[in-house]
Amino acid sequence: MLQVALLRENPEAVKRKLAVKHFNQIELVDEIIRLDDLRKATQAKFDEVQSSINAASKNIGALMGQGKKQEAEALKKEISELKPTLEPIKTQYTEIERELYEKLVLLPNLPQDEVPAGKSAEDNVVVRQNGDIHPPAGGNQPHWDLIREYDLVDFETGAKITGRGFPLYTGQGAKFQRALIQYFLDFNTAAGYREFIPPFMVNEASAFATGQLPDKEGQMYHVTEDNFYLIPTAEVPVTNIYRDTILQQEKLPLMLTAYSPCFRREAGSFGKDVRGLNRVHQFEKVEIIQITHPDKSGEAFEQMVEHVEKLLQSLELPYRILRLCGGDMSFTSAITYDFEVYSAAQERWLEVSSVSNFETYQANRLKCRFKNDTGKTQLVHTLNGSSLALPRIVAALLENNQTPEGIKIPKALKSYFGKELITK
RNA sequence: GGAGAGCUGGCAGAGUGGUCGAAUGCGGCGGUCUUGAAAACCGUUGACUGUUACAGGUCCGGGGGUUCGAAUCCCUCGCUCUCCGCCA
Repeated sequence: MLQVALLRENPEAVKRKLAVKHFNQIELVDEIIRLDDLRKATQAKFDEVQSSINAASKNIGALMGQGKKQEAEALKKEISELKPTLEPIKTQYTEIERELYEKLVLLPNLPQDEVPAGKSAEDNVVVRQNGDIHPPAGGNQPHWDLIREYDLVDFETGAKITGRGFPLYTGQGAKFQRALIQYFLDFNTAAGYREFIPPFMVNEASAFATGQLPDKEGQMYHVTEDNFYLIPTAEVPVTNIYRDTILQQEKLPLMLTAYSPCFRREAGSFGKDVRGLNRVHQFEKVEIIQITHPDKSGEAFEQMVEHVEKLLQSLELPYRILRLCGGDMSFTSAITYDFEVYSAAQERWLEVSSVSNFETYQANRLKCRFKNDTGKTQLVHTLNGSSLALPRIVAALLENNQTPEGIKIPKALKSYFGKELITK
């Protein structure tokens, strides 16, 4: 959520930036400022009355001590006249605050200057592309056929146990998952990220703080009995480690990584997009997160992009990096780069990672702050990215590396998987 | 699931109706002393809101109540710990 102070400082600049995101309720900016004025005025009124009540109450204490009962009674009467005037002001204040808040959470994060103004996925800008895109040497079967051929995932039994989109990984398929997770985590910790295994369900406050609630309520699985949500990404529990905290400046940046299963309802999806591993309700992902000084988040962003890029290079997959345009970026992000790998048999790009800088947008809800040089508390910047989401990486690895002898395993994974080929 | 005890500032821990945003200790910061450091001593040190700056207001797990006045009393929810039960 944006800070009201930012809107007050330069409302016109805020409006211009909101336009880049194709946000169509620009008038909210002025409404919010108006409500904030009203809020301040109402608080001033409230404080004034409360102040005289407090003063009178203090006097009563002193008078009682001196045995001046009559004077104390007079003050009590005075208070009893003031009090009824306080109630409506308080009610009004609460109402204004609620309205202000409701409007404020409707505003998306402001895009950085480099974000292209486009509207949809077609307007994203390719930043870099690397690796050969050519038909696979040893055949061009899509991964869902290869999965069947090599007995790696049993979708039917997964569907029997739970439902569609809950894959049952089997044999070499299961081991391959484990190898990838292990490799990604090692790759991240070697770069200085601290490893966590977080809870896989979160409470309402956590889901709210990272922005899943209220906007994306329908996309999460909800355990109503306990009012917990199954995490859609490790970002939620891991970022919430630092909810309601004031960090020491010297501890920044915090670099965090975690593996978790991710649960997404993905309501309404169908067609070839959901075929095989392209889109599932439960999948494995390793996430990286940085919490930085506001002046350092740009640098951290570049570093994370480079980190994910190196990881993709080590898997020897053709990839490209996209700078998302304003219209395609998530609500909470100030800048996002998507990473896609080429799926040779499907002949399409599959998104496997997304690195975003949220600046203070998440931190403001999280109330994650630090003490700056002048001793003032200030919001941190938060960033995150996947490194990486497994299903589509697996799909691309299977399709790109199919040979008549089996599926070739990239060198980097050999020691994790234990052999060079996935065989029948 | 049952019984009991607790939840106070960065941490530990006092405070059971007024002078308490809160003793004390540790930690942090500044200083004195010292060639330098340690020790010792002195000072300082919560968050939010508000103001040009003061002032003022709110916050002692969350919410509600009693009272002129609540960290303190009552209700309720959450969490933590101990014991019992169940259990990977």
